[in-house]
Amino acid sequence: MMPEKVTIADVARRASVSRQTVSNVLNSPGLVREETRERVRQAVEELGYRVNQAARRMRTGRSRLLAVRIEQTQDGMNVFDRFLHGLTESAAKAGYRVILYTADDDRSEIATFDDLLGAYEPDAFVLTSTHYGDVRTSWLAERELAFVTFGRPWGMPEGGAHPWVDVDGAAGTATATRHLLDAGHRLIGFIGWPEGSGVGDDRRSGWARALEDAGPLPRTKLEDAGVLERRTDGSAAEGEAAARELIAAGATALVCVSDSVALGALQAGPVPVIGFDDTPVAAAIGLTSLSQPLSDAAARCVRVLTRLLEDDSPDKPDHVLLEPSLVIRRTA
Amino acid sequence: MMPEKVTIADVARRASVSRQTVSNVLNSPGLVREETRERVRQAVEELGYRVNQAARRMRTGRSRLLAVRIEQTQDGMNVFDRFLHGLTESAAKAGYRVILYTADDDRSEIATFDDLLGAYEPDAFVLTSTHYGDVRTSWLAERELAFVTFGRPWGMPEGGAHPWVDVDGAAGTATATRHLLDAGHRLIGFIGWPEGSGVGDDRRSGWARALEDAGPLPRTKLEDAGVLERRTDGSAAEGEAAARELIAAGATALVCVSDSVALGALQAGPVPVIGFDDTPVAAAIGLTSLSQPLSDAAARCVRVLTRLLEDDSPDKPDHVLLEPSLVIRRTA
DNA sequence: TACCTCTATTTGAACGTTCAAACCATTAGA
DNA sequence: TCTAATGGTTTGAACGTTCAAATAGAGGTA
Repeated sequence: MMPEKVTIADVARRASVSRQTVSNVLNSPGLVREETRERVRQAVEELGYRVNQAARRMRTGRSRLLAVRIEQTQDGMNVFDRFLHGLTESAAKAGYRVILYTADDDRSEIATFDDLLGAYEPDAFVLTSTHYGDVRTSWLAERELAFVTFGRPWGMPEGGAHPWVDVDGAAGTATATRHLLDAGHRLIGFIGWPEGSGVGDDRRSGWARALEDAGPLPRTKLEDAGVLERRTDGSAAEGEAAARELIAAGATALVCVSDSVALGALQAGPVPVIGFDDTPVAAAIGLTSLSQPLSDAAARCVRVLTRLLEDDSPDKPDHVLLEPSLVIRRTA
Repeated sequence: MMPEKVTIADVARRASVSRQTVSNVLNSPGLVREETRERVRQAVEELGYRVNQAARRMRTGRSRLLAVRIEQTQDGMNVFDRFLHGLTESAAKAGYRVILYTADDDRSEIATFDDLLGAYEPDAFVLTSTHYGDVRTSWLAERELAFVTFGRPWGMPEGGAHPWVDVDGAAGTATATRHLLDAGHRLIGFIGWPEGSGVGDDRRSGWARALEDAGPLPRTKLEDAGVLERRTDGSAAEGEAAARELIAAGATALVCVSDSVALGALQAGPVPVIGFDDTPVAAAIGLTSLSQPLSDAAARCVRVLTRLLEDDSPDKPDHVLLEPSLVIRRTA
């Protein structure tokens, strides 16, 4: 029993109206008389009609597809899959579907844009992992294609010219640092990533700000807070080494740029440690961590795009900054 | 500068041939004279032509889309995102794209099948998380729709009637158990899931088999190996409790059904522990674990589907069983 | 010469939808 | 009574592709 295809013409026949009237009921119900509308709706229901997106797309140029790159699982402790799940769910609610692609670097990603646009004409792209000198955004912007980035346009003139959604990393680490300050700690170390990564620098800045706000450090201990900071490649191994150094230097608590380095830091000794991203690892080992509101972020991405695609496009691009929340567990 | 659309007619004009000839060069090159073929190929190149999938689909009914459900991140320590990445990559190589959907249970997933088929007509579905009494497969099979499952059809008459790809969990736990036997252990415990989950029972059986093959247990210790087994809900907490009991009962090493319970088991004492799935957690904490060949599995799924869709369909459905590999780290 | 076969290419139609324009009543205004 | 405007509906065409059938040309055979 192959599922027989139901077309708009079948519905029209059933409801004794023309194709166009059915189309209107679906797309501009206001144009159709109440009574007719109801009759058509019933016919749609009875026949289980669903609009054929391929045909619609031919006529309108709209595919109702959002293209997203699926990330390489580098060290695997990433957070992207939760974002993607949220995105798929929110998109579906708005009548869109998510189509995936892979790419190794910006250049090949741009080539894939071209490919996808030719073949599937996605209505918009959702970009992740924004970074300094991101050429993807300018490529898309030049062609006036719709997109949002999950992540701020690091290094762009204030705010950036395109819509984005992001999580305020600095606010997160500031909260974490204050949490430790409240517990009586003053010499709070930070284990970060190499300078130059937008996300890393942002997370670092929250820690620095919170410490500054807490007033000068006790003179007797250390004259320079800078010594309470270490940069790592993000691995647990370097996290552990960094933690040992910081503890030796007098740190009594640690804020980390990621759960991965936090996990390493935990091996260095019984010092309070706070991670970032609230990955499964954090939950499993009881690591206090900062949780990104990922499904919320995904929903906002979809909203930004639907506004862009459907409503009269806003004069100013949407910029959404969400706050992470501290999930307190055993380690701090 | 909007990207101007290039249609098959543009290419035809450029190469001074008809639309159909261009189409033939792309789809049945054998029909076209060498010289013409080359001329058309060049025109395609120069204009950057890409076939419009919507138009093609209208005519052929083929969308070149594979639909996959994106899993809920339950405890988060799953492995699905790596599979999905591999699937996207392999699909792209074969000229397909992956389209995502979500669903909470089998019923709603079937409803989504219907939706997707009406709107996007995916050429095939890739199902994951197969289980006893899986109604999704029969729904698809009844309608003669193409699909593969990543996971065997548990509880179906030998082998199942539809194509599948899976990883041999029993072989994995057997390898793990032998690894511990080789290290001199005899009283090796198993921490599993509740009976009735296909995957869980399968993984358990490998452990049981390997122990059996090693000959009877030392009489003096325990008369019944059954005592060396515990079932849990899969959480780290229950894993830890189970491990304590097993160690108290004399176990000197533990094989676990998942990294999650293995992580718990590690807290119970300094006993060799082997997990399953080689999740990021395992890598981060140095847990020896069984690694599923996920990108290979994904590639096989794509191959099974392309055979089904493009070649003369095989008389017997493809069944592929892959071996996991033991990744040896600190814990065993 | 007439007829057939084979290869290479072209032509017309169709897939299912929506846009744009046309049509038809009905009501309102002069 | 005629014209104009309004609301509701229908009709024809078009999106870009491929299928099926048609055509043209070259070669072979009787």
